[in-house]
Amino acid sequence: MARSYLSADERREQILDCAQNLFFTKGFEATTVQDLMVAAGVSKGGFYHHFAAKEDVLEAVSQRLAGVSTQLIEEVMDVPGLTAFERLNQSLRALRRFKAEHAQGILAAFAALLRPENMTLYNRINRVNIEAVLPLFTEIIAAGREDGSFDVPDAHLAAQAILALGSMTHDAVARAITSKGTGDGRAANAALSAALDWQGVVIDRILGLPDGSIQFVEPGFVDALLPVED
Amino acid sequence: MARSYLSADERREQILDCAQNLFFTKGFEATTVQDLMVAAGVSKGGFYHHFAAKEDVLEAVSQRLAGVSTQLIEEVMDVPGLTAFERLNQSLRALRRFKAEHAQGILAAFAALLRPENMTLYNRINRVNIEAVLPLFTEIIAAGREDGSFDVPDAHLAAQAILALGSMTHDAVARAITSKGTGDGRAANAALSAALDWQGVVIDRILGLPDGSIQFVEPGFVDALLPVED
DNA sequence: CATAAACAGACCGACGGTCGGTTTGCAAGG
DNA sequence: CCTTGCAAACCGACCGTCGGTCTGTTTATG
Repeated sequence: MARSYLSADERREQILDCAQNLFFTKGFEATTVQDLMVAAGVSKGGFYHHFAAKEDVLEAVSQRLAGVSTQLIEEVMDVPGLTAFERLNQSLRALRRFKAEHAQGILAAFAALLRPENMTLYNRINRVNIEAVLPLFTEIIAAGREDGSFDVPDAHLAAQAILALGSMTHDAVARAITSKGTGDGRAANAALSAALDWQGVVIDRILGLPDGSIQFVEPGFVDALLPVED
Repeated sequence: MARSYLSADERREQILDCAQNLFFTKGFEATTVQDLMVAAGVSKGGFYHHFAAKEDVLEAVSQRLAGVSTQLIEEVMDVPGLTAFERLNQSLRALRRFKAEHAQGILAAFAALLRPENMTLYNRINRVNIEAVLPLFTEIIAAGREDGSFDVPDAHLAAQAILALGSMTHDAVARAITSKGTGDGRAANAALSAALDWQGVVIDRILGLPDGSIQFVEPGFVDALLPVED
């Protein structure tokens, strides 16, 4: 068979691309090493030359995805002269804007991740993402704690609390996504909006800010991401 | 071979007992159906007569464990004439006391669950537990919302937020457990205590209560559960 | 004594992973 | 510019094991 020789980095990235697609489509367990080989156009030996185990591919995909979040936040960190509150708000906005700009991809990813057979994939991605974002959030909150704008005893613990809230809105997200096409899309969107607003309020309260300080979502965000067709 | 005939319920429970042990010891993926068969003293045919798939055993184990939590809370629900605040506090206390009373078993379980190869087991148990506890917490918070003692827009969302905090202290728990035997057990215990205190404060703030209202842990709880040997 | 539930165990396809061998790019020596 | 050597990239047959199936046997029960 005609071999195509790629550099290690290129091949690795290519396998990761295919893996990400397959994992999101079929789930991690349901995706066979054979599937990965075929999709990447590489043999079994070739595959195991780049990855020691199937599990390593999952880890690498998770890391790559987490890198997107960290990069967005780090850009905000590099802006000089911001208060901690502004930095936190802009970080959240950056994440939000990224989601809005890649709406269809994000939606497909969420729809796949929330399927029950994809729980391992979801949990792994979530865990790695939190690990990656935690130090950045800790840094922001530590600054706000020191200048007195955030009322928290420990920045690291506060960041953990805020990031733990991520799993709070999954029900609402799942319902909003699965309701597409059915009649109650509008109600599901409203419920999701309410859940996200509440998540913002919870962040406020954790940091000791008045309700509504943090702009976790702007009005119309959900409807823009998940348009309700009439 | 001499067969031992048990009723369906007995055999099921027995397999579940063995499975729980093995899952906590070796992890879910690492435990083979063969392991379960041998441990329960049943053949493959016998095993698959009671469970359609290995996955079903995991689900059943998770449900059984979640039942412990719900039962403890439901006992508090049955006490008449309590305010919502008292009911929430007593529910947390009941869960705490159960942990203290079964300290060694709980510790072993946590130590096992926090091992990286047991993430699927952990996530599954956690998910099922949250699903089981959520309606009870929602009911309590709804009562407190209506009598004005809790300042939350929606009881269900508030309950989700509080339950989502569970994953907030895992780092500290893991460190406290793994530090047993090493020199820094005292520091790890102190860190865990601080994390749990903070979790209590976060619950207060989510519900719009003054810091320190909810007694999430009493002083000395951690040291009682994880004694530091000198 | 018949019927169904409980159980046995040989068997299967597929999966993750290994291994000895082959092909390619590339740099150094003539 | 052409060998030649070598490591990295790649191949694909092969292996042990796993989850699950199926046919048949044994036991309880009415």
